[in-house]
Amino acid sequence: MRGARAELPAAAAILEQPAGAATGEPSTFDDVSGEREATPWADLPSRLRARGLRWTPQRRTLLEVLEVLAGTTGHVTGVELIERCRALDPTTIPSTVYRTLDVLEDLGIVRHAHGVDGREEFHVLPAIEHGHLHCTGCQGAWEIGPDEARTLVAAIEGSRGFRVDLSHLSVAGLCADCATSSPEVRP
Amino acid sequence: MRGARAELPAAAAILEQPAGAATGEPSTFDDVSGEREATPWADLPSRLRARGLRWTPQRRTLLEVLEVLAGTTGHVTGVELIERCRALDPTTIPSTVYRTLDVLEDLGIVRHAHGVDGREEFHVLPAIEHGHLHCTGCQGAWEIGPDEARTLVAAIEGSRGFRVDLSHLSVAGLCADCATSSPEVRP
DNA sequence: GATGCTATTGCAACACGTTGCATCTGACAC
DNA sequence: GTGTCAGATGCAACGTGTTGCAATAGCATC
Repeated sequence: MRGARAELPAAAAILEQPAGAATGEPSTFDDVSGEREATPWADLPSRLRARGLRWTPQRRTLLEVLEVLAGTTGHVTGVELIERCRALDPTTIPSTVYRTLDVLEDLGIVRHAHGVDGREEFHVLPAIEHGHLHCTGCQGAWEIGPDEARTLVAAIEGSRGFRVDLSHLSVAGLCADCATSSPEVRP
Repeated sequence: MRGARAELPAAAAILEQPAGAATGEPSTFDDVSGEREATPWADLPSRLRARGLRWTPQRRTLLEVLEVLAGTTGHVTGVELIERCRALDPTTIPSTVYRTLDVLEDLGIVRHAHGVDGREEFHVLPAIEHGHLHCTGCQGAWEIGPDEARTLVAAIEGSRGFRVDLSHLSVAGLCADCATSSPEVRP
């Protein structure tokens, strides 16, 4: 009932990041020159300070992990994030990671949803806001693209003015293949 | 961030069920005369035995709780179910309840979904299959009725043949009232 | 009613995530 | 450079749910 664990294709890559990333020196994340506006976290340290929050080594570690993930699927569970942080800093504490994720969500750097199994899934921004489809047959997962999302959101918003948080949407069911091979699973 | 705990309006009522419900005698659930087809669990003992499964006191306790809930909202968390079972039988063990719920889900007696906070929510059947809307502002919850559901399901099924499991669908967002009072929460 | 098989239970340990609290430290003021 | 203080960390305990395993007990059979 569990066990459909996504592989970690970039796991090794984390340890091969540009030199200096894991040292105590200021990393590229401290670069607030304005030339790195391509990433939403380029000016994160100053954004934190502007809110009276702080830029700590633990937060830098998590941000480095998230930067790598933004280049891949952009979807990870809390446990995966902790493991990846531990690869960079073995002293990483789970509660610190989860608390930092809360802060980053406030800042719009990440969003979280709950997968079909109830576990948290984090999405690294920037990405088009999207929901997810999870097949309970083959454990596959797909994104709900903008077109489908529009119809879906309109269906709910139109009738009662409910504003859907698309990034938190996980739809369970059977994909076309699984539905075909077991046509009467849910009569 | 948590704490929007639904009250348990029927908690006391559980202990006031019809006489015989909590005794060791065969309850109404053992009645397979065919005259109680109104409830899907009237013949549960024999349905279990037909599958090589067993009818135990622990399962009877849970079924009695579910029978009460079917008359109310039909939505409960795992913890609430355990508490209600303990009201009938203080020796109730959580793992037994969860395992029994798995069995009952296989039999179609209950369905489960995950709320916006990731916790499990169980729905007692029979009920029209429906999804849920959760407002992250006021913590309110509403059901997605058949009309909305049809449009929504069609939006997903139409484009790629994905068969939506509506009863597992929880949509987070802001209700009309909350959306109005905080118009720019998610720009 | 007695017997045997095996589904089920109770328990303990585990997994993921949250929370309370004492301690530490980033960052601002001087 | 030093002092100050609120935000952040580390740790332990907790909450909800799952899993492995030995012991128990339904229930089919005789």
